[in-house]
Amino acid sequence: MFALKGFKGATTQAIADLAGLPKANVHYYFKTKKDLYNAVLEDIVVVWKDDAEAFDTSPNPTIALTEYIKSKMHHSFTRPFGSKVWANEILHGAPVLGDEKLGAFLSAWEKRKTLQIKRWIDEGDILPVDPHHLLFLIWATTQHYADFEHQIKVLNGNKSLSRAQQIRATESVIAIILRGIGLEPTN
Amino acid sequence: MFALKGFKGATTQAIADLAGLPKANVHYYFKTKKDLYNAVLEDIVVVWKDDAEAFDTSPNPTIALTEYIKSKMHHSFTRPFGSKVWANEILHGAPVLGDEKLGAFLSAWEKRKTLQIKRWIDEGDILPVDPHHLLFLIWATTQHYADFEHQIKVLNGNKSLSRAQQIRATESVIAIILRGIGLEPTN
DNA sequence: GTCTATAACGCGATAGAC
DNA sequence: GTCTATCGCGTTATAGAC
Repeated sequence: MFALKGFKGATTQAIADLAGLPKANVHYYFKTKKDLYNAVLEDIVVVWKDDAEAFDTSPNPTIALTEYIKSKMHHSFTRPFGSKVWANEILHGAPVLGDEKLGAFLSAWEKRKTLQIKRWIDEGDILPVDPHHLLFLIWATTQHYADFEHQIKVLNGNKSLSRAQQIRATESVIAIILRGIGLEPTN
Repeated sequence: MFALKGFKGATTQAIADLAGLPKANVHYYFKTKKDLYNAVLEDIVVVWKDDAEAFDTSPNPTIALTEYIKSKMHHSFTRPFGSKVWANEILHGAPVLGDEKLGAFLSAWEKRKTLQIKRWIDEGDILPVDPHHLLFLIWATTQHYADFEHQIKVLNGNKSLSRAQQIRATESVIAIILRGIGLEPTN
């Protein structure tokens, strides 16, 4: 409901209906609407941390980035709601999450990734690009398939992307980004 | 206010305060809150149509894409609110704009661009990428700097990107995307 | 734990004087 | 055109029986 309607737009009544409960029971489990929303945000952050795995475990940048983009795209198609709630929260300046929590989550996590990218650059594995902007481009593009799902659907003749189209999208994104930093996509 | 708070979250009182008017006057100029919101959306669409200019007027894909990305990035930095309102509207399934208006706006406009990209591919100017996904990647990345402005700011030590950083961002994005489709960025 | 009923309040929109 | 005052409704949250 938060993904569909935003924080204010998602009424506790609608949330309760969706859960098949009387409205009062929602307030029994979560004292306030904000508490519930915070719980949803926490949930998303947990899922996203896993996607970063590939970055630290893969032997070379081609595999690392291919796998990272693949899993981000996969989550965009299978769990678009989380991405949407996150996008909505950031769009409005993280009013509920707050800057400290947002900063704590992002900084540590981003630093590890930019360092890995710098290592690849120093070793001559990829072209010298600004690591931050490479990451932003990957996040933006992969999450676009979740956040702008509706726009993509409309452009696709009002049909959600088929499984085959999802694969093609993933391959297209991987190909452009890898070539963009001087790597050749595998197969 | 719509960019900051969403449709429901932006109260007419807050809008009126921002405009320095009593609330009733807002209703004098715009009968309903929805009417005002629609006017805002119309405004954004007009701005965006101009950015597409480069696509039809440039002599080759390198210039066309460089100029297109440049103007999209420029608008993301100078007018982030429009992009945010649009993102918010799409995120929630275009409830106010409606699917017909959204489709009408997007389809005609996207078709022209994909045809141009196909022409470049057919003439061997760029690598054979799926035109739709190339466009999505460009939109997603350039608009990310507007829509996720807050996240970028937090990652930048709570400072908005300086003019120099904006230029570096634009150059980085252009370099990755052009190389991604087999073009060499100029200078 | 689950539910009905309702309190308390903020919202969009309007009435009507100026 | 501009403003104050207010209506009517939908909202979050709670009280209290079961």
